[in-house]
Amino acid sequence: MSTKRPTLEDIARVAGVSRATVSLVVRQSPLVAEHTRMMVERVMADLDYVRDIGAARLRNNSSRTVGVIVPNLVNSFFTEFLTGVEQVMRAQDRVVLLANSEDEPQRQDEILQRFRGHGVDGVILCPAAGTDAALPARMQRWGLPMVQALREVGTQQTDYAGADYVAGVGLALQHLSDLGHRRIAFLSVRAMTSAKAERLEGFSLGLARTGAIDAGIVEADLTWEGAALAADGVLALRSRPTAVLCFNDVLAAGLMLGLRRADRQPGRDIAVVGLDDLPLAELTYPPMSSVAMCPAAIGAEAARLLTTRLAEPGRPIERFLQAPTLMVRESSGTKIV
Amino acid sequence: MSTKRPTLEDIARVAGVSRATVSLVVRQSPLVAEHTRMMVERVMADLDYVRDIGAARLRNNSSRTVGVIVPNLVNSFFTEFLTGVEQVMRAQDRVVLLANSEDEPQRQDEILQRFRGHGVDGVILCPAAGTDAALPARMQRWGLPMVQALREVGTQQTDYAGADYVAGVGLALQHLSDLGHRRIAFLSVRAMTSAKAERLEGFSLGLARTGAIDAGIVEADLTWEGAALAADGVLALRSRPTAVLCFNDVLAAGLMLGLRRADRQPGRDIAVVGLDDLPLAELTYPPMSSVAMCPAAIGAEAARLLTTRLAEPGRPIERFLQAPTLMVRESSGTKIV
DNA sequence: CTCACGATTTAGAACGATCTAAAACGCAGC
DNA sequence: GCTGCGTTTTAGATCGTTCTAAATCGTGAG
Repeated sequence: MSTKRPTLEDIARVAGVSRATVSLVVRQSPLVAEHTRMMVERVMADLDYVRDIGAARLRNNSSRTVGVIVPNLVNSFFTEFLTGVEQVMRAQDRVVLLANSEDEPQRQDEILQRFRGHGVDGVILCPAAGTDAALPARMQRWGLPMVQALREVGTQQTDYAGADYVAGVGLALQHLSDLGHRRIAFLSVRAMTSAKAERLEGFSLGLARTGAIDAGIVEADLTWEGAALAADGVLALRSRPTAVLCFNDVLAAGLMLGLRRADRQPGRDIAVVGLDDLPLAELTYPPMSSVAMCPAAIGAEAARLLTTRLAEPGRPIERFLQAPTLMVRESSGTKIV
Repeated sequence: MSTKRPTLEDIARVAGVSRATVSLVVRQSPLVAEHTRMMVERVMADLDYVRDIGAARLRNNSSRTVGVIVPNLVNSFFTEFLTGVEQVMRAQDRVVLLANSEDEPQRQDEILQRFRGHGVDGVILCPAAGTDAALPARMQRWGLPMVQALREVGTQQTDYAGADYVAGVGLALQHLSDLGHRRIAFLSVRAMTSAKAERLEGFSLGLARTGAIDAGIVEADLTWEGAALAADGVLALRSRPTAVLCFNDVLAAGLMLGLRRADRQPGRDIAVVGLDDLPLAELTYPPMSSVAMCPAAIGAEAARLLTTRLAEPGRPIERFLQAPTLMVRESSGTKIV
């Protein structure tokens, strides 16, 4: 049925040159004479030649394929990140193998093996919560270059692209402090990741700097439903927080919903600030104050880090931290007098 | 640096058998004797053997790789769809090549060529707006199996998995009609796709069935900002609609925001109903009535259609339409008396 | 002891590209 | 015409797997 697609051999036969010459044309080598190149290119166009990258990789070990592993495809933070990665990779004529670890280290391991089998040139990994800190070392033994993104395991053994959450949380706390809040709670998540550690670090640093008081840390499931349920926990805090900083926008949105269900108006009765500034932040009620982290830019940078590492394996390890921007809307309310 | 990974040859040497035997073990052939199989498997485990799927594909023409092209990675409808695809593919030991056409047919063509070069077994395509209707025929000439999803070009030439938007719009109109609305507007998008055509068809069918009146069709950009801006257009309609049905939840959310900016309270002054029932529908204010389409289930079904077609190329074309479910929340308001 | 037969195993060619090393070509200088 | 040299082209090996066809093994029948 499907006529097999032409190979270098076919092109060579029709063009009356050798396979090797056609190969040189395909790879845009300067070695071929101008007129042969044009002639061969015409034949390739005529026969609708498509280079078999798998076969090429077998010989020269470059598949122009990179694997990307994210823990989640629902949170638009990760999908925007992915957009950035995909865009840069496409511009570099590379293709993205996507997989979702669902935040399970075991699944992540399976995926890595599969990627290895597919001969990816490198991996961009947002490590699942609970990932073994030895993973980067293991991948190095495999000879599989990796860039970590958004989260990190091991002690800076790989390139890394992420958001500066320490600074981001600082911005948010400064904002709340400026508005007059003294007792600030943190709505966190249960799963431990470097992303959580950074936020907690930012929280205590920020409190120290602004002189505000840690009004308690409440943990929720990483879904808006979980956060809505956690609203009661927040309201029950002995310390009676006047403001809540949330792990991310999804939790913040859920919390606001929970607060309204408990008859508190976010932004009036209690201030809420999110992190990430997802598109959804403008659609909540009231519109959410949040700290923008530009996940797409982080994804693009992660992609760039990986491709430069592939080009230059020996270069020193590099880190990229996206600077945060505070977006003030209504959920943080107005100045307390 | 990176010790090259072991090949069949290496395993064979250590295990004291031939390359061919090891290959049979890898492929779980019943031809090998139990004790050799166990012995070889131990050696493979010891040496950390990973099968090179690219090399395998070169010989047997099955890469266990499928390409997925979506027009967008921001709208969570597509990312949930993607989740469904990825899950089923992973369960079948396949890997997903992801690309984003950004709804541009030209980019989509480039991506298809790239996928072809990578030797994908098949493609799940959500065709970009403006895709040539001849694309399915062209891909058939290439011998590249494809399943269309969520949108469709050509006249039912390929398997298809999508949502039953005709019925979905019908449910929404019935709901609005039950609430007493007679003048209903439709907030649509500019880009023409089969998805839009279906909704429009459902709109006129539904109006006919319920006896409600087409209060006008307003077109917006497919972003919540676009929809917010379109709120004025909706309010300016001569027909003074009492309800607006929206192309999807993103538009509905944006519209509600725009309406509130114009001092109309969705669900009280004017009813709003979305389509898709994204997670965001519960987070808007007021919570949005919408028609659930289960994109993840559609993605899973698309994946299944593709893998069964790969297994059985000759089978008749199949279509899957996900049945919609109405989710009543507050944006559609209560009965008009 | 030989033969036939099913169960295992294997040698060697293939897949479609790239690489290496060498061949062929063109041309100027003697 | 021959030599030398730079430019193009090429033959043939190679990457890691699977396929084909044939070889080998073990065993029970004759």
